[in-house]
Amino acid sequence: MDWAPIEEKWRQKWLAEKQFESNPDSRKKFFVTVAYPYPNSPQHIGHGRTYTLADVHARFMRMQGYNVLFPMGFHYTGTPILGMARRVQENDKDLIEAFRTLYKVPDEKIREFSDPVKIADYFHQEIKAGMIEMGYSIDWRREFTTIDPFYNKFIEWQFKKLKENGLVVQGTHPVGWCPKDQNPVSQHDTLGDVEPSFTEYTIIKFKYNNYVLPTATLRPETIFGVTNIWMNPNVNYEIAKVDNEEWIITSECATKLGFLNKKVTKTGIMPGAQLVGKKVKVPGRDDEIFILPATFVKSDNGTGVVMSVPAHAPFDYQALEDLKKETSKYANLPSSLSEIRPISIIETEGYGEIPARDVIEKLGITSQDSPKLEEATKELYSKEFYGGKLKQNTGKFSQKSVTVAKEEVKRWILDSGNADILYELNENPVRCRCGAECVVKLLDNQWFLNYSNPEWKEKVHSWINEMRILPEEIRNEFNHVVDWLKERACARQHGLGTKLPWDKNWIVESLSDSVIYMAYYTIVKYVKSGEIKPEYISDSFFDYVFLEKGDLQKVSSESKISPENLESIKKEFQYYYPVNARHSGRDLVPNHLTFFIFNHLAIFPRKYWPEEIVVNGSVLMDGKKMSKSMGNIIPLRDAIKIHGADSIRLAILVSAELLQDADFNQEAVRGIKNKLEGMLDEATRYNDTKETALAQEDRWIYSRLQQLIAKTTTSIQKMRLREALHYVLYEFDTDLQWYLKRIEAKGRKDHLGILHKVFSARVAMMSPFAPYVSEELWSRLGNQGLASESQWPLPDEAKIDLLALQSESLLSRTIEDIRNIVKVTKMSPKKITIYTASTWKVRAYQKILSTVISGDVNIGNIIKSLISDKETEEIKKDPDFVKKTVNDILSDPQDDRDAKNKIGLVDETKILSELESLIKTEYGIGLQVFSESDQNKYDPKNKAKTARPYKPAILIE
RNA sequence: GCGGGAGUUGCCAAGCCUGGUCAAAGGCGCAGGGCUUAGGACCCUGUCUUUUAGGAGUUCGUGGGUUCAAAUCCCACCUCCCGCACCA
Repeated sequence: MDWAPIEEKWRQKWLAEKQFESNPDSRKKFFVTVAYPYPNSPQHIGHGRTYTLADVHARFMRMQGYNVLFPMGFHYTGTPILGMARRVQENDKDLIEAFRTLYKVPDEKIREFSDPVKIADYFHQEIKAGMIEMGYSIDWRREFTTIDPFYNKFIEWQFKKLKENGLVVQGTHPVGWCPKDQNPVSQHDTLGDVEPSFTEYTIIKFKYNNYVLPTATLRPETIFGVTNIWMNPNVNYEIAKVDNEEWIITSECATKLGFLNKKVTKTGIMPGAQLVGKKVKVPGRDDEIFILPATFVKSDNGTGVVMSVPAHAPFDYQALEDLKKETSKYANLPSSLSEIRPISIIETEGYGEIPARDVIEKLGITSQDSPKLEEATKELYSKEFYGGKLKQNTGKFSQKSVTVAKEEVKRWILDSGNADILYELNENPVRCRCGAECVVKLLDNQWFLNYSNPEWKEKVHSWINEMRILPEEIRNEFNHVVDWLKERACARQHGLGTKLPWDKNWIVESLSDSVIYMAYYTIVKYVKSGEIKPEYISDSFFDYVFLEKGDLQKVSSESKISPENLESIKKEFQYYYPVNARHSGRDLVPNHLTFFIFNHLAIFPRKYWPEEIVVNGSVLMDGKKMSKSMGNIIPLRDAIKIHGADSIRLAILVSAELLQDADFNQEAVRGIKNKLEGMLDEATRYNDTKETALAQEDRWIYSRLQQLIAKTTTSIQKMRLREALHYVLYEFDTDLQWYLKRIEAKGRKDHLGILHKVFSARVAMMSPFAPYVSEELWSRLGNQGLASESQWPLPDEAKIDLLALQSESLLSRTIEDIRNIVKVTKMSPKKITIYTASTWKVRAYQKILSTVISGDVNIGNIIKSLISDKETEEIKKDPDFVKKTVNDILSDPQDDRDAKNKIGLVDETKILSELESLIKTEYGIGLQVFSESDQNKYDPKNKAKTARPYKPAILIE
């Protein structure tokens, strides 16, 4: 079936009605937003999830009578698009091929892609078209991009506010860096998508004459166990002036230091071999140690100078042992070499005096070139770090745990001026996409948002605990994010975006210019309509509109907006703010969503803080993660062409609850499509005829409908959309089937009006989920207006007929029992007789029921109280009845128990006579119903006595 | 390592907060039947084991515990997934 014409038809209708365009009016408002997309590729099915959830939310609230605003913008800010443009300039074959085949971008467009804005513009329109096709009920008059002049003004205002509040700070920060691009690199900027992670090393300065021999170490606390220095005799070291000291280091190290803001000037060469046998002074310790040769020292790692702690470092221990055995290999070795002993400074459970030796022996290592030394080092490091304690010979650090001492010793040497910090990439080499080898650079004068600020954190914590967060499980995660959040760089030197107002060399970073823009949606339409002219806008405008600060006349003349217009702009903001619900994928919890809260709290007064966050999981494709390499990314617009928008919406929503990953698979979509087609057929069968007197089954289906409406409404309110869909789409089918079975058995023809009502309510409830097909169904049913504009069905308590509900359930359960018996006995029934329980049992049942409802399930107690009552003393004859009845009651849902208690005594014999038509249809035979207490009953097998209330005895012959 | 989450009957996936509705929804798959020229469409029935009377038995990662009663509460363990920053 071709959905496109149907979708197009209703899309035009919606457009004509302008029903998604929201303006302030007297109704209550509902402002729902989603994180806007970054237009560097077309969107795929996975992107559709969050938007679809938000759209359902918007459509639901609209039907509930709210004035709903659901806007959309486009986030141009950022570096990836810039990187893509550069690769196009460089004629990158892979990327251009991806544009052509994967994204199906026309060639003439690709040629324009050397301009990053063209890339963003292209995918912007692509994504927008997809959103419209998906039926999202967005107010497109409020669309914008983050490089629009007015948006720039807005972000400038935001940053000045943050700065005024002391939340923007300046500092120095190490980053992965491409020396060629002069820009920080992150994972997606590198070849092979390697994360350019790095580790901080402590440099400890040993003195040799006037030279500094800097050793880089991860374990500064082991300074107390140093016995010698290692240098590679085969390496030519550089003598370099580093700031005001003469350092001896490898040339690689000199380069690295340059990026760490050291002034490095190379002044000479010093062969490693020449230093062997010389003595150096140990900082903080009043003695000297030898420089010894070791080939395991690599010139590209650290400084090329290594401090040796043989007691705790397996490499050092092994190298020392090796050297003692081959003294003849090197010249200038000190004669006292053989007297050098490891100095043990850490005690750790499970290791002896010299832990390094223990590990080496355990792993059977015999040479410093053994690859197992890495493993040995790792093991010992971890054991000592988590379990080790410093010994007496470490002075004031004695008895401290290694975890603590490491930091304290580092601090102590740094403070004495004998240490420094070096950053080293964990994986070497990391290459930028441009091909250059990356380094670690210390960026100074970098701007940060101070998310460490304790008062700010505290405020955010308390709001997180107050606001609505769905699903509830994720609330903890937010609180933890707030805890570990530190200063965050908020500006970078390249990319699209807004310049930092007080330092035009910097551009506001993309996760910082996207935190309060929801406020911008409320007023942006006035730029398009011409009331706001960005060039006249300054901070006073935003102060006035958002914070109600300043003088109307003054702001009006400054901004060249008439006072009346300015007032209505302000009113519009005040009408829509705060955000009532923000939807997003869970990947944004540790960044965007948390920043969103932080920044709102920093800038806006409490009444404008966001009320609710709804977080959803991602989408899998046939159970697998979507990825380019797997080739299982389906562009959303392609999918719409194949399956139709509604089927995709339903498939994504019905497969998983909020936080779970939703699996999009072909079978599920096919099933949904069939279902929808079936409904389209069905809709033409019913018409809105007059209602005749209602039979029991009619009252029953109406009761079930009220329950369905109530359940569905509650589920949507909790954003349990999967559950809601489930009720509307599937669970109610079971009821309809039963109803039709009853109608058919009775040969009725007057039920179409009833089904019309039921079906119409169902279609209305489907409308937020599957808007197109719902409109089509709505019109085929002959209903007036649009489904999406109809009122959300209200459950009518008065239409819930408890007796009808219990009666029908008794019928279906009895039929079920009969089927069971037939199945087990494999007989073909000739005659069926049913016996209902005698009066004393019914009375006993009522008593037991109310006892159980009151919470007492003790069989003994119940029997005692029943016996003591004349009405039920017959229980003595059948004590087993109590146990069985209690079980019957316990296996009823709570609601049914209450209902049965409420309706009291029922005439089962009368109810069960309704079975006759059903039995006739199913087995083609007759049915007799007797009461157990009927003297003249037909009961050849003596079955009647097993009857219980709501559990009649059955005889099949 | 730190933090978050998950393990359910062939697959996917509800249930767990608030214990009895749970042999455990639903979808998919599979089997039988109906409809049909035919069908990948639709409808009905079944789908842990067992049972010639609607019953019984054993199951919800593993092992304990609490309780009249545990998929659900508590403890320990095993396994898996995700995030950890200058990046949208």
